Amino acid sequence: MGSSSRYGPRERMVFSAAQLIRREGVAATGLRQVVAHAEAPRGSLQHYFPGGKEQLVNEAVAWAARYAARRVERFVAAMGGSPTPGGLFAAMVRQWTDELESDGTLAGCPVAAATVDCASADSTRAAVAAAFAEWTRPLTVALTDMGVPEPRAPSLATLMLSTLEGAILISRAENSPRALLTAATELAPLLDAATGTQWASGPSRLPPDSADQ
Amino acid sequence: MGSSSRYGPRERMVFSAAQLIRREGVAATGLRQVVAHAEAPRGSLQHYFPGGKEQLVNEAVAWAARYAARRVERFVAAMGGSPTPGGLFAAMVRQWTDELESDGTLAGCPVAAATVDCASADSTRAAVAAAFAEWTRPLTVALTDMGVPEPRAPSLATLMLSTLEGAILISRAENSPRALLTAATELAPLLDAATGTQWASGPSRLPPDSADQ
DNA sequence: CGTCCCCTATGACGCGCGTCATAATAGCGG
DNA sequence: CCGCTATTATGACGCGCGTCATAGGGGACG
Repeated sequence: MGSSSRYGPRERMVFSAAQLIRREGVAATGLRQVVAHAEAPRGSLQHYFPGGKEQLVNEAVAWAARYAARRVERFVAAMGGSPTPGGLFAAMVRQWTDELESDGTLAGCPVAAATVDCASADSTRAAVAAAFAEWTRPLTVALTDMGVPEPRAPSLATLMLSTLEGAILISRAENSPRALLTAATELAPLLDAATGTQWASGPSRLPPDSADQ
Repeated sequence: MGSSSRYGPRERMVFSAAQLIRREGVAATGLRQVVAHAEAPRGSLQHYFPGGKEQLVNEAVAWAARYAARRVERFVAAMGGSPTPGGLFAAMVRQWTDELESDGTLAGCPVAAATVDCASADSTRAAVAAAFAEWTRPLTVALTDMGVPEPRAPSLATLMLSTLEGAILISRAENSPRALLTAATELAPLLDAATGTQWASGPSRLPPDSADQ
């Protein structure tokens, strides 16, 4: 489509790899399949990714990390006036529940897929670790800006990521937003309670009616 | 281990499948490899698992779920005197940090691996969903027994599982217990705060007007 | 002793994979 | 127009996979 004009074959292949990996896993994603999905010439694989599949996977993971990090920054920017940690987490969760609702199914996170399928490949494991670090960075910054004390912010960022990844997994298995919604509902108070003394307790403006079960 | 005398080939294959799957993923685990690891006769595969690899994977997932559920019950029983939700979660986390410390590496959860690799196979997705349900059940019971109000217990159980699964993933990627320890540290207070006292207005839903795109 | 039936053995089949070798083509500065 | 490099085309190779077909053993029981 239009993407083939804006982006070169190389980028399209990385993008397609990430998409296919998150749907089917790394091992189940063939290189020929990536080429087809990207509408890229097969010869370009060898040319742009002399490191073979491993290189392509690593770059797909890195791409996903950049995407996720930017997404976090955009969430924060879009929250405007009075951003809260719980609100940020809810926005992150909503990205996934929205996908489930519109697509009828939930594809996973490519970083998680690479972790599960390639944990024994050192280079990919390193790429995945770097991805989580890159994803955590803007989260930590955002939490700090929202008033979370310095030593606590990185921990909460990691907690947010852990809970999100796990909830994605469970929601995917159940083909239901339940786990994601529950995660957001239950974690938000804790996150908001960690901000400075100002608006410590009391999600005042949030609508009622819990989402679980 | 003298497992080959205590258990029959069938059980050994299911057990081995779970072990290999959690290390390498479903797709990367070959049936011949399972047979070798289980020291089982190859012909038994066809005989005991006429449904092929899919059946074996599903049974491995079910086996893992039973194991995890029993483990939770044992944790609760072993906590004796004054069990707390945070303590239970810490015990669950410790199971994984211990493995990382003793083995030097962290294999994943077979249920998570099956989710990532087989989400498009309906029967396996169902098996995985059932696994999470079976895992959640004793957790919910334990939380209720510890004084978590009825409506909240299932939600917290799901939150615990989500956070645990995600933290396993990140710890595996980083080859470090950091994420697991952080999850335990940060989540325990929230879990313990839920005993006895009911939240005044109940947990709140996702905020309106969020920040996506 | 024969005869089931459960279990096991073994080899082949077809497929798709990742990778490589080898060219053909295109675009562009000289 | 000439080369040179970047890019693409194409086909083959070997491998391991999941699956199947077919047959061999080996107790239990009549």
